[in-house]
Amino acid sequence: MDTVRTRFAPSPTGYLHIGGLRTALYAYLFAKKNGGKFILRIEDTDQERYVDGSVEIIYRTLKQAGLNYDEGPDVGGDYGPYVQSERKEIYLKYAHELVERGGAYYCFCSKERLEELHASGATKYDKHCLHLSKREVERRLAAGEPYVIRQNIPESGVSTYHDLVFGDITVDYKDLEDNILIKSDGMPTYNFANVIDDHLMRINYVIRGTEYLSSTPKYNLLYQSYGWELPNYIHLQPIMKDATRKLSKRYGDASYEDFIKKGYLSEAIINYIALLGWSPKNDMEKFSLKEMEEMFSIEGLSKSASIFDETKMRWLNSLYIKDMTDEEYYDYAIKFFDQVPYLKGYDYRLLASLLKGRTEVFSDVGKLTEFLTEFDGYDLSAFENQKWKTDGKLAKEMLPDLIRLTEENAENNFATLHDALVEYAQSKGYKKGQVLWVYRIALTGSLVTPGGAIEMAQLLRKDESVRRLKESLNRL
RNA sequence: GGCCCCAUGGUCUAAUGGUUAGGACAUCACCCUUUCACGGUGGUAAUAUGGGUUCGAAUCCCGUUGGGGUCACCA
Repeated sequence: MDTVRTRFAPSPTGYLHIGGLRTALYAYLFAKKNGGKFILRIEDTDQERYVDGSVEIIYRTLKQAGLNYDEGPDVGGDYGPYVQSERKEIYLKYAHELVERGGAYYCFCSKERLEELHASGATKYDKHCLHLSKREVERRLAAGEPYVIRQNIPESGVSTYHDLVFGDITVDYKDLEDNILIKSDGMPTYNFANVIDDHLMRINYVIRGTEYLSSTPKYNLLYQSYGWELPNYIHLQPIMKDATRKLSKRYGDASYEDFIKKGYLSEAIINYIALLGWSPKNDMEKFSLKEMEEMFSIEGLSKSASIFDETKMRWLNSLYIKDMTDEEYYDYAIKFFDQVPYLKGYDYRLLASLLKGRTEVFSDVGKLTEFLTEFDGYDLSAFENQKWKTDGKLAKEMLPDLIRLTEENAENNFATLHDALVEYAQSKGYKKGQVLWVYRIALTGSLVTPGGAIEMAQLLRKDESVRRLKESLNRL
């Protein structure tokens, strides 16, 4: 069997969205699983939609995600160039050959004629120029008339091909149109370029979205006209934003880079999107790219679209964060700490150790530490706790002592403070939890904090702790 | 609208003619805990619908409904 060759062929029209990345992932995994090659090709035949810098985003994202391609514009390969705009002459040559073979024809119809045709109720091009005599075509070509080249689709008959996930797909030729293969600017359309390139680049497994499911017979016709072997097809259902809308950048849905900025780990994103439309034979849900390369199989691909669920990706991300060492967490968290202004001056190491087990997504560090900046005027009902039977009155009673104990014990060693508080509780007949609840609330003003009372005192340090306790007492 | 495709809990999915319809996220309850979280245990929750075929259907066939895709000098 020939070596498996798959490709990812995005057009540089902006950010690489999650759906595109998943297509790339599957193409990569299928190639790796089968010891094959994964190729990157840039489909930039539409200069109108070209967005500056998007090619670099594609390179960067793929590499960052670990989807290293064996051949591509920036890494080379034996079948280049890998950018379609640099292959113009190749397409022209094949297009002219196709005309000779009867698979395509020159068309001189004006935009106006096409519009009239459409307005008259025609659903597709009427093959008008197919019937031009050879002499007439040559004359108009020689006269320099603008033209396009259209594919010549049979007027009747059906075409069936086999898709590896959907099975046999049958389409009637009468439902297909004589699409333009070469535009009047000499550039090919997708309909032509993808076939020429896939063949020339020896792509034998075409992995792409289902938007091509019913137009694939047209491409097969092209392969057949040249006498080329058909590739295997694997079509993928889209990732949805909700039941009726596709996930897309147009609706402001997050791209890979946006998720990275929000504090998702690359591994978690890849892991999660792998699960959207594919499942392994066992019930595993967390796996590395390497593991996926082993487990991937087209049998696990889903025939239905799946809705993107950020909540589940958060969960997966939290798993990856828990797997980090303290050092890795610290290194990664620093830049997110830096984004939260009021965190300046706090002990990042301590913050990191406190936050590590509570971070689902790194941008959470802001929310998790809000009590550091929102202390003033907090709701005093926070002192009320049913389990510990505490309230403002009890707090008022305890606080003078708690302040004193803090002043005496919080100098360097916070373990002494803990012991002192416990001892205090015993001597006064309070429960340990009561003292610590009151202490933590008086200190932070928050029901939820990333650690217990002593840890919060340690984070705030002695002076600030005392200041806060005093203010709480004042307000009570 | 024509054509193509799809249909299991709120979400991602497993089960390819015989299972008490399994797992995960979310959710709820309880346990653990100096808060929250983590972790642990348990619960609620699904075969869109109507007909067939079969001893037996989530699974095969047909209709209906719902959804997606496509019908460009975009990919």
